[in-house]
Amino acid sequence: MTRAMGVVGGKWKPILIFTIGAKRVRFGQLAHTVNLISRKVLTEQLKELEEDGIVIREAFAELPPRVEYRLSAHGLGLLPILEQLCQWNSARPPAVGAP
Amino acid sequence: MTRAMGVVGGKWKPILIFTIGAKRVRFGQLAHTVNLISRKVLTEQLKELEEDGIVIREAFAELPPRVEYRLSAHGLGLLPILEQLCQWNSARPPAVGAP
DNA sequence: CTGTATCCTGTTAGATACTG
DNA sequence: CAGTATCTAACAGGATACAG
Repeated sequence: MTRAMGVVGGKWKPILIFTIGAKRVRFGQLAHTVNLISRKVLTEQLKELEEDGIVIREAFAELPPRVEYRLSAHGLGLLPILEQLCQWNSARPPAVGAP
Repeated sequence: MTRAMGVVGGKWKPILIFTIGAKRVRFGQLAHTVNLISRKVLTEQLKELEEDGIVIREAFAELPPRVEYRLSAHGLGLLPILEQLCQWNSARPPAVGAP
């Protein structure tokens, strides 16, 4: 459990997983879509997701360079769970101290 | 999404939610079952979970004092999702750099 | 028994500039 | 275009002692 949270628990990881979804997405697209993340952090999180077998990184030896990210089969299995988490959250009652 | 992760994303929150489950659990039971958490952090996390409407805190004016925690209806809705996350994690492939 | 109050540390992420 | 390097700030969490 703790480990599962570590895998998806970074500040940006769930957002990145959603953004990649079932598509192939380039580094620049991610940086643009998730426009508040710094490139340094984006690189770090993607590297961790790759090490955890969630995303697959594919680099093309072109000019200009192109790198595509996509979810692995294991990573795709996460999508419906995160969607449920989203739905659960949107149905949540207002916070106690909310204005 | 970011908000949902904030709600369940603490280091101990998912574990606490699981530990409470469908029961009423006393503070000391939680501290004992999750025996690596400090009381300070336990108090903090429970307070946040309470503010987010996940757990309900009930204090009894007895000696010695007794405080029971249980999941709200909203909190109970989280259990199956966390269970799925657990199952997903236990089916995960070995890490790339694993020994 | 159930917390608070301090103090301290490691981790995480953001800003900025530079590279192949 | 897709990163790295470096520095800094903020925060979460732990150790310990004390309180109602």
